[in-house]
Amino acid sequence: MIEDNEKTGINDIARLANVSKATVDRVLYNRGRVSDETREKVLNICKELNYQPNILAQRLASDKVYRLAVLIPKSTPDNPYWEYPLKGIENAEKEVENYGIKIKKYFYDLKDIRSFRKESLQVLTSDPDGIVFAPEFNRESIEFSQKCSHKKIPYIFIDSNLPKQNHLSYFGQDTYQGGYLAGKLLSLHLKKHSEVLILNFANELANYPHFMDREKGMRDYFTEHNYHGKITSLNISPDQETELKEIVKGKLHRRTRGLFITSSAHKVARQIQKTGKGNLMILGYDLTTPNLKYLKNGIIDFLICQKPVTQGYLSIMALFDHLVQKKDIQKSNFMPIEIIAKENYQYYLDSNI
Amino acid sequence: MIEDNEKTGINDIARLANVSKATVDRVLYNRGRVSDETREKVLNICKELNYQPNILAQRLASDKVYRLAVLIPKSTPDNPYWEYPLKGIENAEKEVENYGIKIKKYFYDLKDIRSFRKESLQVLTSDPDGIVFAPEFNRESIEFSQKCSHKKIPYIFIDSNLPKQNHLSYFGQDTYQGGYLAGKLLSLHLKKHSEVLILNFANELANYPHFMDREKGMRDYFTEHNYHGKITSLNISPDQETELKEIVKGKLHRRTRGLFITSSAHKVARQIQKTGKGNLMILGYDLTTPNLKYLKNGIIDFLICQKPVTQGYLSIMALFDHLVQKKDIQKSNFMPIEIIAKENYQYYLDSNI
DNA sequence: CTGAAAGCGCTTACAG
DNA sequence: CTGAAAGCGCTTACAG
Repeated sequence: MIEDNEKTGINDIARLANVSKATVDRVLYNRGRVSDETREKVLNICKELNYQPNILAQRLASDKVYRLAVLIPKSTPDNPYWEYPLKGIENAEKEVENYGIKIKKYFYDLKDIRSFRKESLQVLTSDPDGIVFAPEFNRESIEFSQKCSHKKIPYIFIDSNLPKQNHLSYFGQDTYQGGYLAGKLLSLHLKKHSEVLILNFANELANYPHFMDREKGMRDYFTEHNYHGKITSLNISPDQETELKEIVKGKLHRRTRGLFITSSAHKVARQIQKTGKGNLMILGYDLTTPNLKYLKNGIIDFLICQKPVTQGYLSIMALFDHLVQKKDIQKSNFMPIEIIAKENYQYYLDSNI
Repeated sequence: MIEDNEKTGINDIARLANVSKATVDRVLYNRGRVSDETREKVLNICKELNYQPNILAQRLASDKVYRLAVLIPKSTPDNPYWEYPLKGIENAEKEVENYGIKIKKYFYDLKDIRSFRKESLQVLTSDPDGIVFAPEFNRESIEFSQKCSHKKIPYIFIDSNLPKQNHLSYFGQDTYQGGYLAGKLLSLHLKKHSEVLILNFANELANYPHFMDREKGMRDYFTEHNYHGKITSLNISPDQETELKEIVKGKLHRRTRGLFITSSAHKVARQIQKTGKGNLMILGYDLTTPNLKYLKNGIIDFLICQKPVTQGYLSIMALFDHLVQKKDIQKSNFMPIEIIAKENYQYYLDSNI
């Protein structure tokens, strides 16, 4: 192995192959017409010298602009979760804008399937070079995926996965395993005959499969660890939310020591705070601003969190790597399942979330 | 706000200021002699148009190479921890090598202070443009820091902090808070009169302050939460390690329900596995390969982990941002304190660790 | 104190 | 099928 004295560039290749730079370029990127003979020769020399194009020079010289589209739910005061992936996307945007990447964002309403139809159509007609999208509405998302495939636009799923599609990659959570881990945490606090209440907010229909996976994860944990206490599930629909207080109170018994909310927990926490939490351990999801308040004051014991900012960031970077750097992208990318408590939330507040 | 139709470049500035590109360059980077008048003019125009240099072009045109030095402990089979920061450093290296960054690594032995002296001298004589180093030996590290300051070489602390130095930045853990969090986890398992055993391995003298901070964190947690069970500390020195089994056995009582090892737990876990762990909750540090084995088989309940790979990665990127991009660097960067269990370790095994 | 020119390693019309 | 030349947005001697 010789010291790589001065990296080999396209000029070296051209000289050694007795051709011009333009020809080397044509061979390398399959543009234009080159004789098989020169083709061979150039490729061999590239391989021999382990030629790696200088990506800086490449991007500088090329006037090609890559246009990416992002299609995700809009964040709401009620559920600010989607702020975080968006933040990650914007962080990535800053990093790649010098490389000729332009990103256009489209937002849909989780409670309104028509908004998804409308926005996804917009995306399609804008004809982008790559797409990051959250496939929360199952049937419509599959349709959309297939249209993307058909137009040969690479697309990446974020937050939710549709396993049988032809997506480039998935960045998100393992919902089942998150619930399973929540089971472990809860089990530390339970006694032999304690009861557990699992609460699902059914108002965001699109998210419902997530909630079910989480519940199943927790129930499986208990089953596998021979826990025989009573476990109750409660599905709260939108029109019941105003009566949350009565509903929850009615379901919490003397023996209930565990409360698992399969999504954002702050609404419940607010009610519990009024009545006092007693011996209850409360688990919820996602380190959003409203949840944080109740984590800080001790009503919520743990939040499970799956790096929403990182999901957004990595999705964009994956498209960048794929389109610009021609790198191979890993298809499945599960985020770490983070356990956040009053004692460690401080270090999850910045861009690391 | 006008659409930023075609980013403004140095050519636009030059034209508008009625000077040459070279002069703009001189103004921007304080090289050479420029009249105050033109200086003013150029700066104003830059500000007005919000000129942002194209870093790609900058790096491509410049033949300046930045040489960085890394000085960290070498990883050992006994304690492979330092593999992980090194991995992060190498990840960063790949990302910045196209930008003319060269990294040279120096390793010292945590059990041999002379090796630190020797290697740090090497670093200094190589006269790098920036340094990342782990200041594990207190006195020697302060000396070294001061020499760096004197030579005007920016340096970044990784893993440990020396608060009063003139370092550019710190990337690492909050050891105290990690112990505090471990206290919370343990408390979920303790009963009123349970006992807790805290184990410190004193064989790596350089790490001892870390261990003490962790112990203090845990003890403070218990104090603040009115826990009155007995807490015992045990410091094990190198020559006692072979008798680990007897020592630990002698200290574990019927009432002991918590065992906190302030560093790598696998050696203890191996002994406990032989005798059976009973009702013990065992907490240790760092998701290293030997620890993982005992996390998987249930001997270790939780590992506290502070993103060693990320520490290494971000340290290098910070020097890059500082030297090449002239960005401001945040001085204190604490990593998230991660709680890792059998149920979520899977997603911490790749580069995210 | 200032500018013209060459060059960094590529891509991209254009001409043949 | 192939090459010469211009250009991407900067930096860097060199000359004055």
